[in-house]
Amino acid sequence: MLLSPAFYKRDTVTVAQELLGCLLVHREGAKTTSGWIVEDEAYLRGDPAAHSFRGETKRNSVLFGPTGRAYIYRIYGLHTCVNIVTGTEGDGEAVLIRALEPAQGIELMQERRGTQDLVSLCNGPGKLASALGITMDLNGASLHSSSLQVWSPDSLPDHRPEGTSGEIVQTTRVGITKAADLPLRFYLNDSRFVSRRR
DNA sequence: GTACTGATTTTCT
DNA sequence: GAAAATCAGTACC
Repeated sequence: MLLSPAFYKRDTVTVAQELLGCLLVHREGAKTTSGWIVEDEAYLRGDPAAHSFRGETKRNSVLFGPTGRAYIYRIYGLHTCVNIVTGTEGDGEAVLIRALEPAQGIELMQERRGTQDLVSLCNGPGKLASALGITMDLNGASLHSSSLQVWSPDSLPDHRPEGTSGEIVQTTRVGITKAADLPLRFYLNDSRFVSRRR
């Protein structure tokens, strides 16, 4: 089932940990693509690495709006990254989705990504956005009333994510220079679909 | 396997 | 003008 608005209105680190194992779904008419979240990162208030750190701008305004919405941005001029606004509204906190285990619509994802290899389909923030067809027009979309949704871990009885231990590894975030030592990245240790280990 | 590079938009100095 | 929450391709070990 769909995660409730209340799910996102909690401590961002808790939400980041609990999002692991949930299903990120993009519905486009009859086509659906989705994947289990296996890796994510928390960006907090007062965190120099967060886009919200220097206050509200045109690009990051969604971060300062209601929780449970998608904050989408373009990075390095060409890749798209997907975040979920969490915590207390106005704090500018979010969870960056970094990797998925492909679940539904795998053929379409392979076509979009130009590869057959399941592991490299969604093992990075830009890759998963491309695979699910997530574009900038979804910036600000509510996860409760748009084509982009997150479902609880028991949502697909006929398809389960790999691994059984559910062991979560907590380590440093990827690709940042500020606050690079904070352990705010989380991933499922059982998963082969994580973008990088340690 | 690791190391380096170019692509290219948006923001802020 | 530089830097940025990245990726794919190339070179080399």
